[in-house]
Amino acid sequence: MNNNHYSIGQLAKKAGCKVETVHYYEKIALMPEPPRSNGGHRLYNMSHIKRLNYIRRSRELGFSIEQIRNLLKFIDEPDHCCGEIKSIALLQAHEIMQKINDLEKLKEALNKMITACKGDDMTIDNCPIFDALYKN
Amino acid sequence: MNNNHYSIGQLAKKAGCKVETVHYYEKIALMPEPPRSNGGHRLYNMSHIKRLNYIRRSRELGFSIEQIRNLLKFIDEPDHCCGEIKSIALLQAHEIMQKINDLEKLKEALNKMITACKGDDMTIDNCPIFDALYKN
DNA sequence: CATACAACCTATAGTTACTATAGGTTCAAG
DNA sequence: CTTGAACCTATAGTAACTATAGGTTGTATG
Repeated sequence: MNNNHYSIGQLAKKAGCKVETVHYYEKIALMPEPPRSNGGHRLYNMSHIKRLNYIRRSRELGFSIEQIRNLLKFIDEPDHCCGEIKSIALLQAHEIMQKINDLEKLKEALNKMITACKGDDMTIDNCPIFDALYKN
Repeated sequence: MNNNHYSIGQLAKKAGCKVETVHYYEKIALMPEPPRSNGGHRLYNMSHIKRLNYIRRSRELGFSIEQIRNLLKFIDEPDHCCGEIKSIALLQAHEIMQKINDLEKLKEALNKMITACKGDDMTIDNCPIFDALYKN
């Protein structure tokens, strides 16, 4: 934590992720290669911390790495308008709703089977769940 | 389709999956190694079709491969009672509800940001979405 | 019966987003 | 100066397939 630079461990802790994750983000070029100490240790500064937090927050909202590559343009390039970022967020909201709908259907299908099954039979010969999965 | 045996392609088609998926299921021992033709092609019968359908239906309900390994015991071993399969299904229903809850939270967080953002600014300096992800 | 070509065979690598391991080096405290 | 935590690189593993390459078999047609 010496005068405005941070080790990879400190960076990771501040962003709430693991050191290995930072290595990984560097390898896939989400994070830049930072300067190094004489011994070869990575030296980060405040802008790296902000960038990693941005990435992690976006991941927590379910954005994929490729979506985040696009989201990083808003940091790395000037001349982006607000509408662009909104449309990425809208797309993501859509995908999440889709997933929720799919899961709701699964839940209903499962619950239908579960309520049909008393679960007190000594064999599976009359089990409605097994029947639904296996029969025919 | 000659007298009660099926090629891997026919099997896959009947179960609605790809040939490669069947190969994969054989490699991880969800599907057995079937008899072969003189030339080495796999020869399946009706019981293989039922088994693969069971696997695929379970996958469609979101069961993991490891869960399916347990579900296959109900085919492969006698002496299982109905309650066992019900408890596996209940566990799965629980996991799905968990996922739905998590996604609902993401959806709300995203929607909050999206509604706060008018999306008509020429820069991202005042974009509420960008702010939420990047600032601080 | 010969040939063409679709369908099959094996083995291996790629996908997503990390996580874990091994084996070695550097940094900071005492 | 020594110790041990934290760092370094490179590689393999996770889940559940999918895709590719390069070769062989099965079958329909001439």
